[in-house]
Amino acid sequence: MARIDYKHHDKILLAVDCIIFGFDGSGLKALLVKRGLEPEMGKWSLMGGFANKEEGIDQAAARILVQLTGMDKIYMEQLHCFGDVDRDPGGRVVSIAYFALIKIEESNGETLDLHNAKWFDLKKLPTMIFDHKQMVRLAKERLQQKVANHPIGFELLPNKFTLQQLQGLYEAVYETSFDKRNFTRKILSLGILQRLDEKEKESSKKGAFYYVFDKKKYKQLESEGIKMI
Amino acid sequence: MARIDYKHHDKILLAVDCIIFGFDGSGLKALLVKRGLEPEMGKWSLMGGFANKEEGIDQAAARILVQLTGMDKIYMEQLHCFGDVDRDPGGRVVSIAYFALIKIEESNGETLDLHNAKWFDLKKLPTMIFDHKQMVRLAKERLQQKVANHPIGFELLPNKFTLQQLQGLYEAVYETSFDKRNFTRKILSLGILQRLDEKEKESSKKGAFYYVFDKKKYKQLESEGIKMI
DNA sequence: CCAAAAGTGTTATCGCTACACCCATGA
DNA sequence: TCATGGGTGTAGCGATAACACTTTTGG
Repeated sequence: MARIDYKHHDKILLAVDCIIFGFDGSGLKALLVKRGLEPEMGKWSLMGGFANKEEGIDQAAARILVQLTGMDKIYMEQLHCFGDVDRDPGGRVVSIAYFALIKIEESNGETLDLHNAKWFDLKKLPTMIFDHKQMVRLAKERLQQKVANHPIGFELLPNKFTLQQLQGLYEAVYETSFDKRNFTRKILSLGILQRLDEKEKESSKKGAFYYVFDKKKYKQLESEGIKMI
Repeated sequence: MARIDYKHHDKILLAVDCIIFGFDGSGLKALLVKRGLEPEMGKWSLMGGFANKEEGIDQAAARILVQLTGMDKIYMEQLHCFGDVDRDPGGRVVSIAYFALIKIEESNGETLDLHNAKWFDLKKLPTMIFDHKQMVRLAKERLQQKVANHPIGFELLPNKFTLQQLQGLYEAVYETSFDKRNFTRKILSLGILQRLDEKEKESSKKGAFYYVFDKKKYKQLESEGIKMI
């Protein structure tokens, strides 16, 4: 490599796109927005934006997420960087995709409306711009992998939840179904759930106990590489 | 989002850095180069370069890899995008890290020398520039995950190899040791190795059979999500 | 009393782990 | 013949998967 400095190299537009997952009890959802700029204005798109020179890319992603949801402290991680030359017909833009997990029932409907955002079932996604469909597919795969070994499923549920809700979430993520007895035994045996005295009485007469995720107990076990499912 | 176009946004330098792994029978190695430009000229660094406007980022990574090794058709995948504002004191550079697996004995020593490149045992890495140490650490973690479920370990071995070489590789990747009988049984039961009639006679009098990875058989099994180890 | 969801145990199978001896050969 | 690494089988254990009935209670 020659002794050149940085000045002679190309600078490129850097975007961030967020795959925002939610769970409403029935299926896994992704939050999409109607794109507000050309090209492809008016089509469905992931929430995104450009990264500024003065901020780190993780900060850029966090900024964009706050913009759309108004929510702070959202679980988020980088997914992949998409950099094909022609991925965006509007110019040479390299996009870094992040995926985020939010508690759908805590999201603010008005803020979402402001951005023309809408939840879509992952199995019924509309046509999306650019390579966004590929991003969602990859994000779903990553979520499946991650959820098997890390307690991030709870990010998609209310703070207190029933075992059936938790099972429903895992079933939605994996698009399969589990035996109730085996699931219950396994998840409780991890020792990271705390049962409350309170019951959820909406969906049954008997009522189902609420549980909360016990982050402290989890931290103690974390080092050993806990297996969730 | 307002109806703006792309022109008003920041453009940023985009770099690619490659974590190149090799295995020489004793330990897992990474290929590092002496940096040829300021800042930090002369220090150890991952092989890297800037992405051009006219090429995709995967192509940029492939180009840089060929530059250093002279080798084509190398296994490579994107690792992570590093974009902290201050990661490079020479300017605002976002770097996309790739990791690659090469057959160390097929590498061309002269080409490596041209670039001041040297293999380092992963346990004895020198001080490296910027966030390159973090990149290597992450790459190693990813390699461990990946190797458990995908047949990419073979990329680090000669085309024909003995079972002991293969076991040595897995032991190096996981920094542990396996029981020879259990390892042999498991790896052979996958049905993706083909035994040759030829024996390796260097390291023992009896001689050990050579095996080759049977890519066709693997492809047949791939859909079901084979578990390597 | 009945409908509807909650909660709970046992058994068979499979995969993993631990463990030790004989084989083939060149020197 | 002997030293060296190559090659092989078995038994115990723990995890997983399959499977159905009883409990609670509001209407």
